[in-house]
Amino acid sequence: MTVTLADVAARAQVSPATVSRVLNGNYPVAASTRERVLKAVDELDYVLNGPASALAAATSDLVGILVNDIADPFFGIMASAIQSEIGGPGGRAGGERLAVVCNTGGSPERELTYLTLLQRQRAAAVVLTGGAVEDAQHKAAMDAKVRKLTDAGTRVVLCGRPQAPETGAIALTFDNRGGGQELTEHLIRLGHRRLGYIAGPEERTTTRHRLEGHRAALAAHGIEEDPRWTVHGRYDRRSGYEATLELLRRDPTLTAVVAANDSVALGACAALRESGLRIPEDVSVAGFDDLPFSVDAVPALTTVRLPLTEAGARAGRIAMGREEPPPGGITSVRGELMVRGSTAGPRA
Amino acid sequence: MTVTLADVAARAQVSPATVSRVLNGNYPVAASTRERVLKAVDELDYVLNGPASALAAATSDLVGILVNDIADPFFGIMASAIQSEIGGPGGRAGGERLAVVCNTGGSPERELTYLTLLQRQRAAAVVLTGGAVEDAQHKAAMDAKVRKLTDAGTRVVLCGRPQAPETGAIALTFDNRGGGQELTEHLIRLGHRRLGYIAGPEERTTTRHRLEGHRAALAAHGIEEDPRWTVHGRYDRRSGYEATLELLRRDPTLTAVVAANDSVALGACAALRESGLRIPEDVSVAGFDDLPFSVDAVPALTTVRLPLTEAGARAGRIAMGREEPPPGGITSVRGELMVRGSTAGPRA
DNA sequence: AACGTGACAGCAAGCGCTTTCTACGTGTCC
DNA sequence: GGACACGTAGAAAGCGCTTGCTGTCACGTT
Repeated sequence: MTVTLADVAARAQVSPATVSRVLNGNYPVAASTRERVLKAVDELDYVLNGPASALAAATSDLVGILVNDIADPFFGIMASAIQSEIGGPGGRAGGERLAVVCNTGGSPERELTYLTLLQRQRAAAVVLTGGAVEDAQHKAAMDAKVRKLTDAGTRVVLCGRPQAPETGAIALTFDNRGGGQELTEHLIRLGHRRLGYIAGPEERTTTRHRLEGHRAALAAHGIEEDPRWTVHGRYDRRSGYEATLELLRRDPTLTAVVAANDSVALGACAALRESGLRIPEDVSVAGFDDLPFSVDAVPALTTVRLPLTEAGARAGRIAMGREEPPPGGITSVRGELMVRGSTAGPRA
Repeated sequence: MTVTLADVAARAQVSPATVSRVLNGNYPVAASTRERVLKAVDELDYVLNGPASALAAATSDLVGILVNDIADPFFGIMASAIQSEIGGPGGRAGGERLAVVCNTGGSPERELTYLTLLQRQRAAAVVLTGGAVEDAQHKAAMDAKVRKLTDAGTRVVLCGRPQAPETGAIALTFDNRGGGQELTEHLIRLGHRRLGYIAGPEERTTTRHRLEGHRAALAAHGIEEDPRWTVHGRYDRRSGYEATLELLRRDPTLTAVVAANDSVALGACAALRESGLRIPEDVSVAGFDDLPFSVDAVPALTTVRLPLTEAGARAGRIAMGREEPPPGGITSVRGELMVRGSTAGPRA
């Protein structure tokens, strides 16, 4: 039925061992023999049996990429960059690795299960993207799992996620706190004193860090924050829309709205506009991430650009062992404030 | 070193066969025995060896999803929907399948190589999304590969891709031609007679079908098309920006620009605005796909909504054998015209 | 002329699991 | 009370590949 190594061997008049060595190319094989084998492979249309090969060799060429939401370009861009370095077919790398992206949907259980699945497949490496969930129990479970993976020789790289010390993972984190602070400081310098903040889901590190940066900026300028100015939601446009209406209801005198990310900011803009407010004349709006569509918003969105592509590529290279991990196994990547039309001084 | 089935068996005082049966749950095992085994599994922290299991059972729980560009929400949304139905951890389905998305970057070679990799892993199913490349040679190679996969028992589903007859694949195609026609007809009804068209890459089916729909609408209304009115580019914002400037250079009297998709349309809007033209007063703009950000564009984008989530979910279910394939193995999914602020009658 | 030395090729032992077939009680029925 | 079925567990034969080790030549060396 299906063609096996033995079939190829028979046709090429060599032993299975030789065929295997030709295919893996890590053992001297005479040119003439190699040719004969390759010809047989071609004629028989032979396709290696991955599982069998992985079993015998005790390694696989699978590399897992975990993302929170594959429909969100934030993750898509990182995944794309990681994958381009992982190799995969046609990638920059040599070997043919199967880079697979797994969508956790932000669910802690799924995250864990995917890790187990990857462990089960004896993945060569795993890259975890995006913020982590801040639940002590889940964090412990994750750390243990990561520890197990690294112990088993799987390289684990975190991209945009805080370090899990003692787990053997390499971390490339984003300076969300610094970015958040810089962004809010920009608004304060423009003269804003009453700033609404639309945060992401409560329990995520990314959410907390960005919010902390925002608050640090307020504190640094002696602005006392009104609890009504902060609303939590999801990282999507819809959430930004609803949260903004809520914010407006709570305090119609706000002169600026800072959003957890660009999608949320877009939703905020829509809500403001529908409420008859002009941007930035009546209310300034700021986002985070600088996704491709942000520059096309009207007015263009002031935001913090995160080097997603660069960070992803680097994470990919580290995962493949083609770049030295940062000293200490952790490094923080800074964002860059992009001042655009959606922010201006408050109405007089 | 690593814990194996045999270790668990020893600890639970049963045979390896019994452990396997407990884990797979398709054979009667006494409750007390099962419990003992499960306890041992837990204590030993046993993780099944995927490759070994796949080898012995001659099947795997891998499901591949091929996308052209993972950073593009168009694909992200579909992938997300497919994955939610595939199961994956926490998905609606029961079994734990590893749904993996592979990014071809639109490259024919990569597409083929990924298919081989998936074949090598003995994937349970494969879903191909997005348009196909219209190169006779590549098409033949793809068809042959798909044929081989289906012959080997891998279910292959095409989502948003024209049917490859005789390959055994199930096809869910988008009615790009009809959508394109409807969109352009809307513009014509508004009174436009000089319409620019920014197409996608030449050799893609999606590009061709949308363009054909556009031309059909023009023809149906007796409008003779000027060859200068069509520019080809990529499916991204940058391309839309550049193509629009080119279009304006070629014929500054155009009153409408139809874009290959929403990202392109956004780029077009930016270019028009920078050229001092108002939307829709001076020039109307229309997109395709209705991605989430399109409604937030200013003015909101008139476009054709494609039911990406529904189609993806359906493709996923079919791939899992949980839904009957459409009769004849192919069905066309219609888009819905969304008329919004970016289109209006031409200036008088 | 005998012998070390590479360069290749083959043998065979697994890798860790699944699954068919067989074996062994019990409970049941006539 | 013996035959039979039923429910459950084990033995063992692979699944298709990799790789350590063992040949076997054809040379070059002394």
